[in-house]
Formats: sequence, C-alpha cells, structure tokens
Amino acid sequence: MHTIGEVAKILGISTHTLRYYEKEKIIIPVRDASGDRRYNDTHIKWLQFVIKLKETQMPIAKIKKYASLVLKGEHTTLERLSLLEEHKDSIKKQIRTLKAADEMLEYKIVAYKDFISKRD
Amino acid sequence: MHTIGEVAKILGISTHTLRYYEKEKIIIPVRDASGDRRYNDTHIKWLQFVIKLKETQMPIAKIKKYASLVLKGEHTTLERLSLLEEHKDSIKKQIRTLKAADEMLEYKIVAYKDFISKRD
DNA sequence: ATAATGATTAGAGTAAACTCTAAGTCAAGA
DNA sequence: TCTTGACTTAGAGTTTACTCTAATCATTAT
Repeated sequence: MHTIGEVAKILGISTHTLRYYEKEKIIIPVRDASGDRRYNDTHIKWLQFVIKLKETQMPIAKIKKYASLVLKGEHTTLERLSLLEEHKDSIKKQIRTLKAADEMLEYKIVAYKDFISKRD
Repeated sequence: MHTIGEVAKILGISTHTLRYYEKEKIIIPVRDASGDRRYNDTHIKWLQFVIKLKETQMPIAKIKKYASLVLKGEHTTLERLSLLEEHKDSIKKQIRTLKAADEMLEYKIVAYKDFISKRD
C-alpha cells in the first residue's frame, strides 16, 4: 500500500493530478485510519494504463467513460471492448498522420541541407 | 487570390482560427483595396504546412518560432533546419509511444474477447 | 515540546488554443 | 433602396487538463 506521494513519484505525475483524477472518478483509492489515500498495486497498474491512454491522446472524458464501465461490472465488457477497439483505430490513424508528416519533414530537411551546402 | 472565407473552407478551419494565427504572426496575408485579407497559393501552402505541424503536436509557440525564422530571411536556414530535425525526433518518439500502446491494447482486446467468448 | 513533513479539503488560478460577440463597414443583387 | 452576406476590429468567453493556494490536521525527528 502506497501513499499519494509515493504513487506520484512512481508514476512521475503530481499529487495534484492524482487528486484531480480522483475528482473525475478515474481512480478511487482506499483510505487508511487517519483518512489518507492508499493505493495498492492494482491501483498503480490501472493508473499506468490510464497514463498509456493519455499518451495516445485519449481525452480525460473518454478515460472517465471507460473507468465508469469498469466500475459498473462485468456486464459492460462488450462496451469496454468497443471503446478500446475504437481507440486502437484512432492510434492507427495517428501513426499514419505522423508517418506522412515524417516523410514531408525528411523532404524539407533534405532541401534545406542541399540549399545550405550549395550556399556555403 | 482567396478571401478568408474561401481559405477557411479549403483548409477546413474557421476564419476565427485564421485571424488568430495572424495575431500570433504565423501567417501574414496581404490586403485588398477595401482592407480585406487576401491569401495567395504560397499562403495556402504555408498554412497546409502549419496544419501538418499541428497534427503532429507541435505547439503554436514553436510554429510561431519557425514562422519568425522564415520571415527573418535566409541567414536563419541553419536554425530552421535544426528546429525541423528536432521535431522529426519528436515524431519518431510519438510513433514509438503509439506502437507500444497499440500492442498493449491488442493484448487487452484479445483478453476481453476471450473472456466474452468463454462467458457467452 | 516543537518543528518539519506530508497528508487533507474546497475552491481559485493558469496555459493553450481556440471560439465567439458586438458593433461596424462595404459591395452586390432583388 | 433595401437586404444579405462577407468582411473588419478589439476584446471577452470557453474548454481541457491540470496546478496551485490556504488553512488545517497527523506523524515523525530532534
């Protein structure tokens, strides 16, 4: 069981952010005798998953939606599955966009290098 | 030569956004006799480039920086080149992140499908 | 015993990137 | 002539995702 400060350090995010995610019902830690938040390994794994989703541009609203489905129980698995499949599509699209931009930049960079070498 | 409304339609962005980019000195169109903005094909190509940079998560501040270098003239080509190379690195990183997330999602999706097929 | 550390809360403040409003000008078509 | 529609401006408002503040409480270190 970890305190909020420890979890913040482990995940590389701030305690503020962890409390914000709780306010948004993305993570619900347990409380110890004195009312402090406690996170177990399941909480941490869930947060690592949330961070992965965030890194791939899933908005907080959608992460919230997914979290609420998880809380609702097993009868939401189909809906969760389609949400994840939708996001997988979005990731594919992002990769395509990035690859196109990468090619364009490569082209521009070569043009710049060529220009510079001919000038100097 | 195109009006702001035409350019907005061509690029799929709003006239508000085009004026905002101008306020940020990212694009400086010319003006016609009655003071209206006019965009030529060079302006449009530049805006398409800006949109590509945006799609790959370059912040407005950095796009602004690049635009200012272009305005300053040929003696900034080296600096522009390194800015673009830096961004190309960031794109590579983004692709790696997305691929990792994609694999993780594939794994999760398979697990969900497995669970559902065994349950039904 | 006291000071430092780290936790708590409600709620205010911030940054980025738009997005919209209000009040106005101007040219073309019915 | 009137109206419609596109344009102009300065500046206010919105959304997202934090980020911080202030006041307070509990535990640990000297």
